[in-house]
Amino acid sequence: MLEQVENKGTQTNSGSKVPSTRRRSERSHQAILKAAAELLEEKGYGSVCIEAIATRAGVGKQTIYRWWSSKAAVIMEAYAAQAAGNFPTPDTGKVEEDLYQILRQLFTILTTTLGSAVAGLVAEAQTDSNVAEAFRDLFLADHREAIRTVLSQGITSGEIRPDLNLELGIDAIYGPIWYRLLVKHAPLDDAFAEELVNLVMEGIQVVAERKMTLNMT
Amino acid sequence: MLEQVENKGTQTNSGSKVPSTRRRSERSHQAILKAAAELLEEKGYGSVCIEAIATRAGVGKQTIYRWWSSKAAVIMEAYAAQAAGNFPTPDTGKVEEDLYQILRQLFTILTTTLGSAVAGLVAEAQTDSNVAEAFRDLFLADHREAIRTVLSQGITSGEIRPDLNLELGIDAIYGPIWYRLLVKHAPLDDAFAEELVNLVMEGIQVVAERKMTLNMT
Amino acid sequence: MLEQVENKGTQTNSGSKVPSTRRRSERSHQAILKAAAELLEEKGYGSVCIEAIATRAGVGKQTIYRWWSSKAAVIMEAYAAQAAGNFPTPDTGKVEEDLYQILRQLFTILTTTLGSAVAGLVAEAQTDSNVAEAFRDLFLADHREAIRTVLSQGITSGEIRPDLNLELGIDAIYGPIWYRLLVKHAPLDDAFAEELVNLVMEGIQVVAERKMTLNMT
Amino acid sequence: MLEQVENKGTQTNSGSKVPSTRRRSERSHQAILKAAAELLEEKGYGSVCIEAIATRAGVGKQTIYRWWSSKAAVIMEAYAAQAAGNFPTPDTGKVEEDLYQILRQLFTILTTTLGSAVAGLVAEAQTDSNVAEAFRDLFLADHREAIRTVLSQGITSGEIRPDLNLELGIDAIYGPIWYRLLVKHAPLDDAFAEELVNLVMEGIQVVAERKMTLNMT
DNA sequence: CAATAAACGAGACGGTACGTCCCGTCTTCAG
DNA sequence: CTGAAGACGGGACGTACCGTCTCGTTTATTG
Repeated sequence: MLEQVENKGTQTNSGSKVPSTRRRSERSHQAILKAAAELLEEKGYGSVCIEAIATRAGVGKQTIYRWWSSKAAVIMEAYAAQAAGNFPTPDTGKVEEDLYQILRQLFTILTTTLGSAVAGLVAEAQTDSNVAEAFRDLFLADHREAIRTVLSQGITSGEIRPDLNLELGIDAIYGPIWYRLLVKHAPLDDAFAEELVNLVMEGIQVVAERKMTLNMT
Repeated sequence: MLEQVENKGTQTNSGSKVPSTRRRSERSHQAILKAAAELLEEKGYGSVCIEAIATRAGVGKQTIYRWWSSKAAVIMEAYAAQAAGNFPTPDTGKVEEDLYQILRQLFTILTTTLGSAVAGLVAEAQTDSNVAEAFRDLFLADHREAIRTVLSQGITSGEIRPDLNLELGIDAIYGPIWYRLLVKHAPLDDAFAEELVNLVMEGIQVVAERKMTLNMT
Repeated sequence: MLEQVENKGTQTNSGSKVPSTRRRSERSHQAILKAAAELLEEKGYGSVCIEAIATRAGVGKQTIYRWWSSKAAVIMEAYAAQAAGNFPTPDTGKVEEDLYQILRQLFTILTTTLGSAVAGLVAEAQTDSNVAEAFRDLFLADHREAIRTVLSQGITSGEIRPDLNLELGIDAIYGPIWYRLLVKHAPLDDAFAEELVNLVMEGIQVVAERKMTLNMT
Repeated sequence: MLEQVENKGTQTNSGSKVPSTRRRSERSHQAILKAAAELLEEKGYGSVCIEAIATRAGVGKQTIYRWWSSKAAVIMEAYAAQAAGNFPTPDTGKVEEDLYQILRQLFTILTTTLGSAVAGLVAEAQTDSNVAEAFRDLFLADHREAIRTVLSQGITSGEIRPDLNLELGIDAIYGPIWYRLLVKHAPLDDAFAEELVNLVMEGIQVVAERKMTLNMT
């Protein structure tokens, strides 16, 4: 379903009057994804070009243009192939721990080549709104959903304020991560994961209520 | 000072063997910045190219390459010309209010053409580490410093936890903003500014002490 | 007979071990010729391509490649369909008149779309010797034969020099016509037909005998 | 002057308000012509492509497109470089001999690689009217002029009928030559040159006047 | 009269070349 | 002797067609 956003459509074709006679070459499909992934690794996102992917894959350029709308789309799919289903939502019973695990999981992939790929995709998304949309659907949606689940459970269990704007909460977690990924002013490491979760949980202010409680006694 | 980072240097020329008769044409300098700003407005960051800037400015390409290292550098300077000194650090006496004002100020500029320019610069920074560095120095440093000041004052005044990792605090504020700017999944509006400040101040968890207090009554 | 030259053969299939069930679709055959003729008319020879013919005819490309060796072959057959049997050899009893009629007949077809088609075929013949040969056999042979007949009769009747190299005589008539068709420096009109026949009949030199005769009187 | 037709103009630029600052690289110019001539020799007109010329010449494609409008234009200039000033008009005092010499001269170049180049150009001229015009101006004009001169002198000297349509006379000579060059049904050899000149001079009919003279006696 | 094998429409495939856009560098000439 | 003008070598773009190659789907004998 998300594929339709990045691809020109895998033509599921259900119920079509003209079943036509399509027959995508799975061989070429895979060769292209493989070539894209390799070049990404070797040259970095900015230096990958469609001509190189085609040459490396032993494929005509048109075969790429037929199935993907841009370099970004190819790379998104290549990435998806590697990252598919790798974001299980943890459920330790404690929100803080769940969030921490999600972040560690995420940092693991963002600190490999995929990090630079993802950064490149965000860059391209600034220019091409199709890429932007596909990126949101394909990369962000799952991650956001994971946190949404954790926070919802937290509300149910009484750990999290019931009036929390969930989307804002998600932004509060992911925002700093993407910020660091893209601006590179500080690393994505375990200490960051831990401190960030802690900050988002507890806030930065001195807790007034505690003082009040003491005063009331 | 920051200019040295983005430009190839304004050639202060101290100690040069041939001081000779060089002199930068201020006319061309301004024409280039103006052309860049106009094109940015008209076509968006991705569609601006150096050839177009040169043509529009009535300038040879070499004149641009002589003084700037890349399109990003030109646009950063054009932006700087518009945005210079526009980020006063408020001091209302209340951290929450100060942060809120900073964000509103920031959103005002990020929701104009400059927002897309800045997004474009971040995009380019993924490819060109000189741009990345210049961007951090020229755009982020001032903003971060503003919040750093506010939070420090808050610690002094007892509003903010004294053990707060300041840089993390800054990331917690700016991260979600850049995230929304670049990913565009949600707007940068006043409600967001307010809620974000509130969340960062108070955290997302239910305050246990308060519950205890109530239960005890 | 000539078809064998341009087509890959209509596969009369005599003596085949596996006669089996083949059958050329006359429907497709005609649709292709029709589409080719239409496109020729609309776009001109150079802009006709096999993909367009196939699409217009509602036919798979392979169906074209199965029966013809090239675009030129298709167009030659399409032309042949229109022009077949249209070159009767006149016999007025006077060589000059016969030649004139042949040329007028020829100009009639060469000044329509067919003229540009034929020019296109000659162009293609420069690249593809199969086309060249087919063209000679299919288009030129009949025309040349017509003139050959007329000139032979002329020799018999005493109008034409008996020592004339017939092939050269044919070239002398057709050469200027093809020259104008291909180079377009002057039109193929009636005046040209008349003058050309006259020139070829009488030559360009002053007839010495006549002068002598006059002088003698 | 003819150059303006094939080239995009060497920008003689006389009287222009903006004298600009152009400066064509003579090095590249020559390298391109040389590469084109070599490839023509090696592969034949139809197989020469602009990419190959550019590569062979060590030149960007744009440099070719900047100065020539098509492959044909490049090859015409390459040919012109070889053939320039090689068509002196003979003046033996006898029209027949002059024509014969012109033809032998022409056959000498048409039976080398240049013959196929010229055939290729005529082919391309069918598709591209700019090529057609340039070809007429650059290749045909000089040849036609040579014959025009010879025939005019012949009229003056009393060898040629004074009422001869000169352009038709020229077509009568060159037509059969181009016809053979393009259709290749017969060779361009000395015998052909001789017989053709003879035919055009004397015509193909039995000379009636002579008979009349005899009858009058 | 069912099977069977061809020809069919459709169109994906690996390729080649196209003509364009910009890059960053280099060269010329006018002021 | 700077700076506009813009040509240069180069790399990639996205498109158009080439001729070949499967795919199912007719369809007309022939066994």
